[in-house]
Amino acid sequence: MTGRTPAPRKATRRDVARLAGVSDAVVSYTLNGTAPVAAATAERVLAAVEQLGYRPNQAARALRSGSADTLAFLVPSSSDPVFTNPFFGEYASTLEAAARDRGYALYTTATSFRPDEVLARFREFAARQIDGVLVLAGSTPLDSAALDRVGLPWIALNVATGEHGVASLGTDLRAGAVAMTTHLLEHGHGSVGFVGQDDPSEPRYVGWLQACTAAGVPAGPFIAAEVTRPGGRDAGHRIADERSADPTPAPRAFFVASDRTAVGVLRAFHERGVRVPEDIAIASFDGSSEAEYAWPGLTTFRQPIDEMAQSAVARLLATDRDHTHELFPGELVRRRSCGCPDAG
Amino acid sequence: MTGRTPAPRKATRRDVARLAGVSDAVVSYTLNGTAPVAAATAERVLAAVEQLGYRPNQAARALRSGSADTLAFLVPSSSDPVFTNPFFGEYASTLEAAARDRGYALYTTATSFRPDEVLARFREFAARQIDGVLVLAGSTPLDSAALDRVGLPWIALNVATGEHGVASLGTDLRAGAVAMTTHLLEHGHGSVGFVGQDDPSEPRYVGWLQACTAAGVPAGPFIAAEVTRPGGRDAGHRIADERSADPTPAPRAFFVASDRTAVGVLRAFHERGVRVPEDIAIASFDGSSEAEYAWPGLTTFRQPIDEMAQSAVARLLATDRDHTHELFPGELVRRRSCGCPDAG
DNA sequence: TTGAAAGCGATACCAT
DNA sequence: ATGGTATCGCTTTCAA
Repeated sequence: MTGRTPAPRKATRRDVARLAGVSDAVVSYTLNGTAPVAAATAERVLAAVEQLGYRPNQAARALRSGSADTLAFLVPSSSDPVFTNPFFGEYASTLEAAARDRGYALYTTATSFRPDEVLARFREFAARQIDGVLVLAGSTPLDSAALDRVGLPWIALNVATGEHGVASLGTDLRAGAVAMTTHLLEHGHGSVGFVGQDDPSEPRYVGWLQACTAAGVPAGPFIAAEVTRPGGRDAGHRIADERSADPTPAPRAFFVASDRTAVGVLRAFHERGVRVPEDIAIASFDGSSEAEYAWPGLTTFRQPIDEMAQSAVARLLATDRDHTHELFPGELVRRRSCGCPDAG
Repeated sequence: MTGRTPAPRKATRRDVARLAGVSDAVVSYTLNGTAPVAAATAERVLAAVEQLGYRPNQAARALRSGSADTLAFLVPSSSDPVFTNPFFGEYASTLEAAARDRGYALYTTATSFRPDEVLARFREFAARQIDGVLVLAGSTPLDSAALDRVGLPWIALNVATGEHGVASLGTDLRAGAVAMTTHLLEHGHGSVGFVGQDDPSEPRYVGWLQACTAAGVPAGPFIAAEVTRPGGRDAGHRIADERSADPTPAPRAFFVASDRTAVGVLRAFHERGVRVPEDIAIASFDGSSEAEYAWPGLTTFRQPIDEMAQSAVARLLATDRDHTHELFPGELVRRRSCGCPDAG
């Protein structure tokens, strides 16, 4: 009879106090440990709480204390065409655990990342006595000054390049790109191309270039692509078509900016009969489960989501908050797509 | 300077009232439309609100009214080994929009689906004046009686078979299984196997059997598998190994219980050199994006997530709540894995 | 160690 | 149309 029977009138602190034969304050003291309570009294209070099934009203508590003991996790709505984060679930689950350990609830809520909407959500959070916001950054930059003005502590996750005065963290994309490009070069390729965003200042682009230069090889073709599955597929088609126009195509290698993009590239290659890694070797970025179950398995750069999530909560809740950018190292995961023979 | 400068003391209704030269009540009337207000007065109030950047304190509002104007969306934590829902994001985003349209915020929060933990979360929601709970059901059954006792309206999403007296909804899995199995049979296969949970009462199992019986063909092999990517991979290996033990293997077809499972099956087939659909044809279930970018593209049964999410919010918030199970039809999506020649 | 009572900010009833 | 005020449930001085 879901919800059909109205719940019995909820017990309040007052009911507990009466039943235990003490004043309202003592109930508070007992439950929150804010003042010493005689053992016998405490016992009676606890018994009354138990008997009445009393749960403190969080709205009242929040009103009084100014804190809802709640953190908000703001993520890009999946209808945001530009960006959806494959780690979403993994982040949420670690953040939730970390928050809970510190006595906070975590509420996840999605939004388009239009600056005015993000700001509106921050205001809403403030009105709800939320204690801090974890922002899963998308591709859209945040108006940090405006957000700061709301007065809520916040920290940005998944950030590539720090901004002065804003607390943020993210994987060292540049170092990752160097690692992946270098790995492909070590397979003996004379050059390595890059499939990714058309932005020469993007860290993965930079890292790719650095690795090529360091190895003394020409930076193979750069293929501009939206960092999504369809974007990757489109890029893959372009690569495959150019290849088939070449009468004597040589083996090639590409570093692809994300697993999702690489899944699209792979799809395009399958459609065109390009073999991976024999004709074209691939390495990608993220270390999501899509990379594991793709065919062939994608060699990728695993982002340390758990560590980042832990740190995000810790930093958000720290009394002496720092407003710096924290960079995390990642880890190369070998699979078949790059040409590693034994790998999955 | 993120969060470094403490926000200016937040304006309260009282400040607004003073600035506008009216009483507290009039501010309330103006903002909520709960009583008629002279146009000129309203204008002054609104101006004061604007000037002070006033936002009603939601904790106070919730305390007073008993409602936080908030819905909770409870999802299985991704660490829950048994179940993670591929539609999670899509559900969340439609639910959020639907809730917002009706003036409610939606907070998503993950939990293991151990009965005591779900109950604890419900209690927490009640304590926070949450107005209703949307539960994304996992494989674990819910203790509906215990949840009802909390006194919060709730509805279960993603439910296969309704339970008496509980509000729920889900895709018609049986009908979907019939559609997919029949589709495979129409490709001329003499029999169709099933990869899925070892539970003869499960609707997809039932539908598969029904379709086979209706077509007068023997129900091909049943391969028990956990409905996950690794489970599918394992099942795929068993199928492939048995096939290679057969000196004259015939083409076969399998209906697979979910896209994720099918991705695992596909992976195993790739590893063993089994061609899809030439050697073995596949159709799966869900219609998630994994099915679209798999290779070959998976023919699948699309669940109408948007419609279900819309209905869930509407039913949860309806004044005359019904406690029935609502079944939604889905839709066959043709791709290459079943043998459809032209399809993606 | 315990109790009385003042608020936290908003709503709505009752007057005017 | 507008104002005064009790009230929601809890925390926290301050006194006893």
